[in-house]
Amino acid sequence: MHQQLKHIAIFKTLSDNALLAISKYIQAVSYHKGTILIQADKVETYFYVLQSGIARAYSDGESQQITFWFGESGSVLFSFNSYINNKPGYENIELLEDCVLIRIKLADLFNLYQGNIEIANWGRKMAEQELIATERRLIDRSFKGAAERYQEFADHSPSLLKRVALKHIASYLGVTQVTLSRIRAGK
Amino acid sequence: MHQQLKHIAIFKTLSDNALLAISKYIQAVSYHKGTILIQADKVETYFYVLQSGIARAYSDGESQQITFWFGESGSVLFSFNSYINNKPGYENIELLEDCVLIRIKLADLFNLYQGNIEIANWGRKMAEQELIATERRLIDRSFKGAAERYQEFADHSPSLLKRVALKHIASYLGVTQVTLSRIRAGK
DNA sequence: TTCATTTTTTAACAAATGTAAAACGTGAGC
DNA sequence: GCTCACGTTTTACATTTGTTAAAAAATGAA
Repeated sequence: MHQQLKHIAIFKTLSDNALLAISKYIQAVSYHKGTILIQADKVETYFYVLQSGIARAYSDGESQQITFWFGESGSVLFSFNSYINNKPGYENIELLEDCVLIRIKLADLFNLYQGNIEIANWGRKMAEQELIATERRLIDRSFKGAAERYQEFADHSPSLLKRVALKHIASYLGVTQVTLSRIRAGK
Repeated sequence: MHQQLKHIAIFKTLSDNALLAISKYIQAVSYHKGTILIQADKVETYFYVLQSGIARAYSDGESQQITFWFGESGSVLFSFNSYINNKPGYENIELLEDCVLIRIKLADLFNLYQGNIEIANWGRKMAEQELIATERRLIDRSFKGAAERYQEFADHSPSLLKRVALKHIASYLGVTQVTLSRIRAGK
């Protein structure tokens, strides 16, 4: 398992020593398309890294579902509120294709954070990267029109555009499916 | 300085030992209202904690400024992209009142992260808290209408509502000042 | 105070987006 | 093939929000 981890992008910056420490707690798992891997309102006890397949995170509203995140191979995948506050989350994570993942128990990961400074800083940088990406999306919602956001999504994530239902992409971009259709038709 | 840090909310979880390590690198500074503390397109070398006063972070667009963050007493204040990627940022931070702050050089903070596991985990949690707050705002933009976002802002941050110009609050909420006026008039 | 500047509100109109319903396309299973 | 279920597009209309300009109100300095 140690050798496998070396080839996963998110672990590339870690030393052999840190990888060895992590690898003791890692499991590989696979699930079918349609699986709800993480359920809102439950405390999720695992932290996942997606190896193959794609996934989405969404929240349920009164009349709609809002997709606010997509994961591809290499993405980390966890319940924010379980991970950060040890409380039930607000997001569901659904696998949009058959997926292979590796996982680690949150309790084990937290122990590693407390005992290994290299892993603690790795976890810090991971949160920081997610933070800067999320803030950029928030700012883009104000600066850019829906058509521009769609174009950038298409340019930046052509693979997701092909594999994900447009209704999910519409809510990810913050518009209705009708508006997305209009944008795509060029009107 | 060590005794002072114990009374700052963000440092409350740290041990005496960690506070002592940090306090060696801390300076107190104060600036007048209107100061642009952090400028976009420059690599910022300090990390700040706001002690009194308020501040806003904004990005410049072609025709508008977008305010995407407010800081009050106790908030941490830094250039995301300088802090995370050591590159020039996309945000300016303006002090909206006379402010007292403490600051630490990023280089010193990073050294503390590498040498003290308690501080490394403190930095991790800080990034995680900012992340979850930012993601919530992003999701709220899809779920909630502008009127509801305004009401929640007013309920949650009555102090900011009184002290900050409405034009800044409008862009923080993702609407124009005209729309915010309409919301406030109840139309 | 008074004057000048800035902020906020209001108005009229234009543009973008939402809602609801129907039409169309596609793929799975019978 | 046919039918059903689902996703996507289109249409017509309603609603929200933006734009521009101007007026009103608030603020701050002399």
